[in-house]
Amino acid sequence: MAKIKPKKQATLSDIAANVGVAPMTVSRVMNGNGYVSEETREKVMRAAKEMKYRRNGLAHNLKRQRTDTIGLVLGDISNPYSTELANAIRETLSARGYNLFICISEHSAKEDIAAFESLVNHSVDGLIVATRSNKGGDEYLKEIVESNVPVVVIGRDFQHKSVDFVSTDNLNGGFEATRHLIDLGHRRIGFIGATLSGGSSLKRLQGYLKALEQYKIPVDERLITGRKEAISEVPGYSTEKMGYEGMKRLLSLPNRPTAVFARNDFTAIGAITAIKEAGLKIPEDIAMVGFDDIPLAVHTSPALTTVRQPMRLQGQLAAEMLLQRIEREEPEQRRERILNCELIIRNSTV
Amino acid sequence: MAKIKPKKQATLSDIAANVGVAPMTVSRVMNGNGYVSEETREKVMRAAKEMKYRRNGLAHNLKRQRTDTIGLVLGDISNPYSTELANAIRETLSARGYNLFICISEHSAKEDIAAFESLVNHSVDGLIVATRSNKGGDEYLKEIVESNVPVVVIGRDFQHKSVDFVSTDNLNGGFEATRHLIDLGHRRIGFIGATLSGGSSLKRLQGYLKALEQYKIPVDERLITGRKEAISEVPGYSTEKMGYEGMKRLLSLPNRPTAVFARNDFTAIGAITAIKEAGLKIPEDIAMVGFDDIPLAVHTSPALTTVRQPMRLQGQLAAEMLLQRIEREEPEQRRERILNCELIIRNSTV
DNA sequence: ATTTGGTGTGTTAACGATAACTTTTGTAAC
DNA sequence: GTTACAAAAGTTATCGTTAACACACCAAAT
Repeated sequence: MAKIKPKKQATLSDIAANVGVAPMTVSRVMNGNGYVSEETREKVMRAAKEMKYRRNGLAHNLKRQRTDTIGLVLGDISNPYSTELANAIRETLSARGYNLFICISEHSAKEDIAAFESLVNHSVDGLIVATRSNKGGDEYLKEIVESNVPVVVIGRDFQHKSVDFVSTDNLNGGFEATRHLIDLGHRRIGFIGATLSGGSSLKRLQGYLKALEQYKIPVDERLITGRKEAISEVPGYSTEKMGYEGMKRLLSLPNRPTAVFARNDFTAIGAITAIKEAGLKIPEDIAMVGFDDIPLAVHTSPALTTVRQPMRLQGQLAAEMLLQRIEREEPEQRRERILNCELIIRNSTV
Repeated sequence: MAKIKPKKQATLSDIAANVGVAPMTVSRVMNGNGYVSEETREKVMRAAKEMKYRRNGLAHNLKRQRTDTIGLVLGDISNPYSTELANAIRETLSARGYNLFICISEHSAKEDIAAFESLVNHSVDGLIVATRSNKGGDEYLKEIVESNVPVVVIGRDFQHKSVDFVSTDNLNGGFEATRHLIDLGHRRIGFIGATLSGGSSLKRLQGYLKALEQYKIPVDERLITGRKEAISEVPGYSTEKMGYEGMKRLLSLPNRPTAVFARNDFTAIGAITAIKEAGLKIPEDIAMVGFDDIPLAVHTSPALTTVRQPMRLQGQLAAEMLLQRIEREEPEQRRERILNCELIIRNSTV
């Protein structure tokens, strides 16, 4: 046996030279295809083990023209929503023989682009995007799509003829949540966490507005709190803090709301803290509805009324749609799947 | 201009053929180095844009012999601990020009191996591992390390001369948490969430035992709940559920504990739910201490006394140590960094 | 004795990009 | 008019792997 190279990875040729065969023969041994005599196989195996051989995936994938890898770009991974999504996607892909690489982008265009770029640079076979929409990121994503990388988006705006779309019915969820409060007799209903981005929270706000309109309750702008900045500048955010601060503002109003719908459960939890700090009772003084039904919603006190969205199902569908795009020949039409969500009534409203 | 190819990615050669120059010239234009006339540059740029050219990262990285990408393998991403870690790592790497790919492995050897393999196959420049230790996974990890991939582990067992190690002082944290309860006069103190894996929770249990010993309090096995299965079979777990069920068991004891130390905050939150369900008061009937100081710890009712560990710092250090290994020539000794943690006293104990 | 066909192995060329080298062209200096 | 040298290209070889083909060799079948 020749000396083992000091630092570098051993290659097929290294082993071939060592054993005294052609690199192709080593390749055959490693991949277990083609004819190789038992004697040669053993010699090669031994040398490979000794030299700590490990196939170079870049070269392998370059030759194969595929990587069996999917990229997922997530925004806020602190949110159990993202977590469940990621797990469902991973499980679905894993069952079909694909790996999943996750990149985080805390909602800035720059980070979105960096994430897209690094995944595409590694030649992922497809991309699932679940960040909030923003101008720069979307432009870059469009380029990627048009250079023929299969893409599916989850719960965010992105109109493109060859990009599939999975989401929950945030509009109707927001509507149901608000209607629930109206049915309970509330007329001054606040909304916490409005943003201008074209994502799910906008839809939830629209559902809120729709419910008010349908029940002829005038909209009071002061009851709607949130962030008004331009989409592209939105930094990493803490929705819990947003809920806390939003609620503070609502509580300081001369005529404070008797009920509040928060854009998501974290926001609601922050709001609950503010309400308790003010010495008020939930739901007697202020009723509270969240969105998502994160695992902790049942543990807050009082347990949180919220809108449950099928997180796992969204991930699963997105993964399946992406694989279909990857594995099918025919270019398809854009597909949209908008899933129903469900109002879960707990003690924060009744 | 020639016709645009129907589905495939355009390559340098495609553009070269289209414009009527050599591939190398196109490469020069794309990378902005070497001499290219303004005229040619423009023609090439135009063609590239039209053909939606995108550099093949596999080929590029194969040639470069590096990817500027680091892989992170996480266990439970539902835990804010992992989240913070990931964010800190990403920020540190990003500042140094590296990308981060995250793989999830819900604590099974099979998934660990799959994650390691897919990252190494993509030739990441280094690997940060923050999963729980398990036999199969560790063996595979050893192979990877010995084939010269730089690796750093966080908060988990893995002894290897060329693998750096970052963790918090879980032993002392467990000790302090328990001592706090002892100082408050408690003598029957439960522990929820023991596991046999060589990770952080074992150390926390040891800290608990050490405190009992030091204060001459006899250990009552019945007060220690957890999972006894073999390490390699541990499935995806819900620590919250573990806390709930563990607490139920403790409550059913003839002589129930007056205080409980939970392996982490999620477990503590589950335990709190069980305590409340039993109609008992915290901390009057049962005092509760958690570990991690997740953002929600301050929002539980009562707010949770817990041991804060510097999550961001751990991530940052791990990333820096890894980059040093990658960028330095000299092979170094194994380095260990064990960070202090801090007891945060809130209302669940006093 | 020759065909057939499986077995074992080597050779070549590609995957896409690019470093290093070579060639050609233009043009300013002597 | 020749030299000199920068500018603008082209050519070759390589990163590590592998598909496709070529070529031995040997046993069984004709």
